[in-house]
Amino acid sequence: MGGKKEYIYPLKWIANASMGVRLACELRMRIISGMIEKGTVLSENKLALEFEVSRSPIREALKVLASENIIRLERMGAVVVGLSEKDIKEIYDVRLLIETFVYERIVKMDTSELVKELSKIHEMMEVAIKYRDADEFSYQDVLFHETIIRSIDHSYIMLIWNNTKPVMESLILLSMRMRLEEKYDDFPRILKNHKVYIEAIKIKDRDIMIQALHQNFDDVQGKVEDLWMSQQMLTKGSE
Amino acid sequence: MGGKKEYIYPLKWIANASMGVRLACELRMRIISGMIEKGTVLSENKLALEFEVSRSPIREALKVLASENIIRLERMGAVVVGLSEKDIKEIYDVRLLIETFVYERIVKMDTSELVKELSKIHEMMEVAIKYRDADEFSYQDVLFHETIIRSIDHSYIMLIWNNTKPVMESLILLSMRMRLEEKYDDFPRILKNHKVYIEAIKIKDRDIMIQALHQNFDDVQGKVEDLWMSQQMLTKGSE
DNA sequence: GTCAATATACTTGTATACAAGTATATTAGT
DNA sequence: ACTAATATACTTGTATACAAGTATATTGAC
Repeated sequence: MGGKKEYIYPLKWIANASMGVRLACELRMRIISGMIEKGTVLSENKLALEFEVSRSPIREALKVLASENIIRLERMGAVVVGLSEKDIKEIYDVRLLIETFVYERIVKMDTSELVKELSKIHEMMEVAIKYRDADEFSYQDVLFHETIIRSIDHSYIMLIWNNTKPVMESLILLSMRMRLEEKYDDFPRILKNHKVYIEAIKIKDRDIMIQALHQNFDDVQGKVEDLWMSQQMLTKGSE
Repeated sequence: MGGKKEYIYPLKWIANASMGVRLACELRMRIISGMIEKGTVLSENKLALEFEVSRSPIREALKVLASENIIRLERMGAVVVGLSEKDIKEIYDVRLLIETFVYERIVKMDTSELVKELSKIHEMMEVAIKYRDADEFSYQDVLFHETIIRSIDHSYIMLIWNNTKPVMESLILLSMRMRLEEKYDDFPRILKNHKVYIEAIKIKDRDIMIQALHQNFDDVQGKVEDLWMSQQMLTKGSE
C-alpha cells in the first residue's frame, strides 16, 4: 500500500516512453536490485493502485517482464522469479556467444566508421566518470556494446540483444552506482579495457578481440559480485 | 472487409490460449506465408473488426509480433515487415549458434533420458507421416529440437529459443504442408536425419552431432526454398 | 492554381467495466 | 472436531470509453 514513489530507474531514459514501458523498467530494477523480493506475488490490481495507473499499462509491463523470465505469469498473480547466480552466468554465456559471433563478422568488415563511433562513446564515458555520473556511464557502457553488435546488421542477433539488454542494463546500472561510491578505482580499468576493445576492432586482431572480451567479462564478473553486495545492503536496509 | 475467416494456424495447438496469443499465431502465419503482404499497414481497429474482437487482444498480438521483428510498431499503424531471405538465413545462424552451444553441454551430460524422449518423438513423427498429417509432423519436429535445447536447463538459451521458435514453427509448418503434397519423398530423409541426431546424442560424438546439425540445416534450406515457392503460389493465387 | 488554416477521420495509450474463473473463508451438518 | 457446501474476495481476459495526438481532406484567401 502506498509504496515507494521514488523511481530507481533513470526517468530521463524513458521520458517519452509509454507508461507500460516505464513501469517495466522500474519493476525490473526493483526486482533485480532485490527491492522486490523473489517469490513475491504481484497482483495487477495492487500494482495499479500502487503506481496510480490503470491495469492496462501494468499488464503491458508484466508481459514484458515475463518475456525476460524475470517474472512468471501464472493463473493467479505474477510470481517474481528474479535472477539467480546461475541466471547471471547464463546471461554472460549468451553475451559471449553473441559477441564472439559478431567479432567473426567484424573482421570481414570495414570498421573505420564503427571505430569512430566507439571512440566517441569512449570519450563520453570519460566525461561521465569525470563528473561522477554513474547513470550516464552505464548508459554509454551499454551503448558501446550495442553499437558493436548493431554494426553487423544482423536482425536476429539484434533481437537476442534486445531481449537480454534490459537485464544487462539493470545489472550494469546497479553495479556502477555502487562502484562509484565504493570502488571508484575500478573505472579507469574499465575505460582502459574499452580502449583495448576499440583497438582490437581497429586492427581486426581476433586474438586481442577475444582477449578484450574475456577481460570485460572478468570485469563484469566483478560487477556481479558487487551486485550481490548491493542486494544484501538493500534487503538489510528494508528490514 | 470481413476478411478470411478460416484460420491457417492449427487451432488445436492454441485451443486454451488467450485470444491475443491465438491472434498472434494466426497473423504470424499469414504474414510469413505471404497472405498478408509486406508493407501492409495493420490497424488495430480494422483487425479488431475483421477478427470480431476488441482492441485489447489485438494489441497484445501486435506486441508479440513486434518483439519477433515481424511487424514494426510505428506511431500510426503497424507496418508488416515479414521475412526476407536474409532474415531466414539469420534465423538459421542463430539456431546453429544455439544448437552448437547446446551440444557442447550435452556431451558432458547423462543423455539416456533425453535419448528416450527423442526416440518417442521420432516414432510420433513416423506415425504422423504414415497418416499424412503435416501439422502433427511439424509439431513433433519443432518439439524434437526444443527437447534437445531444453535438456541443458539453460534459461537464457531457452529464452532465445522461445523468441525464435514461433517464426521457425511457422516456416516449418508451411514447408511441411507443401511437401506433403508435392515432395512426399522428402520425409523419409528427414526422419533418417533425426535418427542420426539421436544416435549422435547417444554416443556423444561431437563430430556426428555437428554433421547431423548441418545435414538438418541443408534440409531446412530446402524447406526455405519450398516456402518461397508456396509464397509465390499464394500471392499469385490471391491476385 | 497555390498556399495556409481548419476540419475530419483516423491513430495510439490509458481508464474503466464486466464476465468468467479460482483460491480462501465461512458456514452447515454430523 | 471434521468434512462438505456455499459465500466471498480475489484473479485474469476482454470489451468499451475517452483523451490526446497525427495524417489527410477540405475549405478559404489570394
